[in-house]
Amino acid sequence: MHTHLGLDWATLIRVPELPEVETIRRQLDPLLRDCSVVDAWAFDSAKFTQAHEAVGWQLNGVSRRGKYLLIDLDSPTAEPTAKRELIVHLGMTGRLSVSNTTGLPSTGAAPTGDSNSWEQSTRANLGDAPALGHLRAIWTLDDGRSLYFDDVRRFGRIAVVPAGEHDSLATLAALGPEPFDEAFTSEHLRAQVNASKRCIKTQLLAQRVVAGLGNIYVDESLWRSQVHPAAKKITILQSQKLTEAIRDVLAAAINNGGTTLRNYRDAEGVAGSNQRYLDCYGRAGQSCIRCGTTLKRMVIDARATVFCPNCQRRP
DNA sequence: CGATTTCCCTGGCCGC
DNA sequence: TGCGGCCAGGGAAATC
Repeated sequence: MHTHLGLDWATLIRVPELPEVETIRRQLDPLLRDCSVVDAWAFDSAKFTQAHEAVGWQLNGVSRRGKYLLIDLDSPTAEPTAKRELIVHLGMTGRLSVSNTTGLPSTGAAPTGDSNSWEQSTRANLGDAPALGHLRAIWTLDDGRSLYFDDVRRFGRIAVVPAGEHDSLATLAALGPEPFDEAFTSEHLRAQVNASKRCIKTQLLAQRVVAGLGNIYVDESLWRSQVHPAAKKITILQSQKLTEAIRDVLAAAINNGGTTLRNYRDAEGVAGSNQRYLDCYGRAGQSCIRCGTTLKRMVIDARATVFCPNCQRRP
C-alpha cells in the first residue's frame, strides 16, 4: 500500500519537533566543545548569513529551547563576560552534521579517500552526509573538523546573538515553558488555553503555551488525552490528562530517538514500524487503536489534523 | 496590540 | 513522458 498517507511518513521524518531536536542536541553536544570556528560560509539568504558571526568564537556545548538549538559561544579573547549563542532552527528539513575533514566531499554521500570521515556525521545528523546541493552553512573548526547545515526547503534559520538576547527571534523570545519543566502544569495549560478564543491545536502549535510541539505530537497528545483539536475550552480533568499526554508522548519519542526516525526513513513499506510509535498522526481513514472508530481528517490552520470522532468529542 | 492571513521553499506524487 | 497542480509545514512578516 502506497497511499497518499504513505507520503506523509516520508515527510514527517523530516520534521524535527522537540524529541528530534533533543536527540540531535545530545549527539552534537559532546562534539561541539573545546574548538573554535575559524571560517564560515553561508548560503546567500538573510536566514543563514549570520553564520559568519560565529567566526573567531569558541564552541562550548549545545542546549535547547523548544525546537531551537543553542550553541554556546565563548569569546577566545580577554572578555570573560562576553558570550554569544549560535542559534539554529531546523525548520522542516534542516540537518546538522559534523565531519572529520575540512571542506567538501567531491561527490556523493561520502568524501573521497576516507570512508570513515562521515562516521561522526552519521551520528549527528540521523544518517546522511549533508545534501551538497542544499548546503546553507559550513563552519570550519580549528581542529580540522567542520560543522554543516543543510536544508532543502530553507525553512530553517541561523542566528548569532549575545547570549540570552532573543528579541530578534520573536517565537523564541515568547516561548512557553519546556514540557518537562515544573512550570508546565495542568493549571498553566488550562488557564492559557481557556483565556484565548483560538482552538487548542492552534495554541499548542504557537509555542507560547508550551514549547516544542509540532503537528505530529499535537495530534498524538490530543488523541491520547481525548481532547478534540478544535476545542476552545478544556476542563480541569482534560487539562490534567493533556499535560500528562504531552509529557508521555514526547518522552516516548525521545526514548526512541534517532532509532525511530531511522526506522521511519528506512520503511518503504510504511505501515509496521510507524504504527508502533504513532497512534493518530497520519492515520486518517484507519481505525482508532482505542475504540475502532475510523479516524477523521480535518484542516486546522492549514494543517492536516487527524482525530477520533468518537474518543475526542467535539466541545 | 492581539489575532488572522500570507508567504517562504522543494520534492514527490497524481492526473491528464 | 511531461507537465501543471497540489500537498507537506514552522515561523516570521504583513495585514486586518
